[in-house]
Amino acid sequence: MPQANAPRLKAGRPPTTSRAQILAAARGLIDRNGWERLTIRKLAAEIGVGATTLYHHVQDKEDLLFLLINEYGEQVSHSGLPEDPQERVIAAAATIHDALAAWPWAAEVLTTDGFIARLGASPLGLVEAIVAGAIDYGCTPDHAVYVFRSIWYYTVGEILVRSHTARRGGDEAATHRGAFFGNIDAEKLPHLAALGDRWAVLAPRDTYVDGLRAFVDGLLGQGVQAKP
Amino acid sequence: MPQANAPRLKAGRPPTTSRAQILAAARGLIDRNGWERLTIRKLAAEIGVGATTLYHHVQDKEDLLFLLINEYGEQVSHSGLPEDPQERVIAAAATIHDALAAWPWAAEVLTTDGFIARLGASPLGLVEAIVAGAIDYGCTPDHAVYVFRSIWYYTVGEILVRSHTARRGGDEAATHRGAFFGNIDAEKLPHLAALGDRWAVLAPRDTYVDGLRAFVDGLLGQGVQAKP
DNA sequence: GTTAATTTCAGAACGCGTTCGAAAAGTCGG
DNA sequence: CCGACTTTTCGAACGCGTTCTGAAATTAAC
Repeated sequence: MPQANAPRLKAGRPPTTSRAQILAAARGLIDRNGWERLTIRKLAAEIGVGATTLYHHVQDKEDLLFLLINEYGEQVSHSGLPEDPQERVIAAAATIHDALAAWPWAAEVLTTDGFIARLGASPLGLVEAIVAGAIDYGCTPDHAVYVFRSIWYYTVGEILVRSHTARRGGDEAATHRGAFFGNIDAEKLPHLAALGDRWAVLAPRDTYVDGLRAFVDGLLGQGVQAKP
Repeated sequence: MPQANAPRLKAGRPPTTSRAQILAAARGLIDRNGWERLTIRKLAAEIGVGATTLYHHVQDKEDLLFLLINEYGEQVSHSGLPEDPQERVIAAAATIHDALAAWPWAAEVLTTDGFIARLGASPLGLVEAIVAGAIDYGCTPDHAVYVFRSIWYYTVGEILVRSHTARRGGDEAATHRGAFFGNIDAEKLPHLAALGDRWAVLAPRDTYVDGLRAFVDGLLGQGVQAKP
């Protein structure tokens, strides 16, 4: 697992495969078949190499996906955010929302293994903007972390639900309800039963932003440092 | 895949295995080894039966875990909630939080496949309470769904982070930061760099509840129906 | 009593991610 | 030129979830 730009110090068998080549081939396969269907063996076959070879250039399958998303995360712009701390937090979060919505499987990979463990591949400039906004607002560092985490859950959760719903076919609204709740006892759970297929209805982006604004508004003030 | 209490209409080879027996054995193995180490083959061996036999009593491995959690979800109490709609929503959400915190892997299974797809195994009485509270408050049905979803992300996200952090050893705080962000460029991301190991700090339950209160406060009012 | 239908059981096999150990293909010090 | 050393490659194998196919065991029908 050599560093990307490590200087060639010692010699060895010359590589026929490079990490960049692997990533490019993976991108191609994902674009064609979807990322669920990407397998290490097929990827190796695509390059024309043994499957185990890949493990010298990439740690894991997860690592492979991580690297792919990382490139995407670095491309997301984080310029032109408002000066006002609270507005900056909201705008940065909404930008993350839109970026993840544009590439839904990024959110799925980002949330594997504990929801924020893979955060390093997210658009870090925007994460920085949220934390910075919270601290400029007057939050303690610990609370700034908490503010970000809460926003992250709220944002990524919505994206995951959308991509999950999008992956299902169009007319399966009834299936949705069944998949969510199974057979609801209308006696015991009248409101859930009355909701019917509305459960599958996705909220528009504006609803997300409005909720975000209300959320941030309450959340920021909660952790402001006592001033002397 | 026969119904649990289906009347015996047609005959056939008498079963040596029952779904209840499978679930009980799975519970035992999970209690002993943790749910990550539960495999279909080991479970079948524990019962003393071929691996493929299990697939006649259970749809999937996911289905198996779903059934296990379902039993747990049904046991969680949802009585004694406050009358006031907003307070009811908050109390119900906090109860879900505590129930999931007490059995962290339940949250992990509940969030597989799109975050709310497995919602049917959650404590449905509490889900009902949240939706009912939102509607009593005056929200439209669609917004009540959105309110619940947002609370769900916020709550389960926190639980997932906790269980993920708990699974890691004690003194690996430094590892945490590395795992989260890799090598941070302190020039470009000064606030993230300054946070250092604080990222791994878990918020106390009170912080969650305070944030929840602020969240619900803003979220409920946003979707109130226009009154004639 | 025999046959048909039906249900459960299990061995073999598939593709998957991943690991192990050995072989291949170079550079380097002598 | 020649062995040490290093790095890359790859076939074989493991355990996994799952499917296929056929055998076993029972009741229902005649």
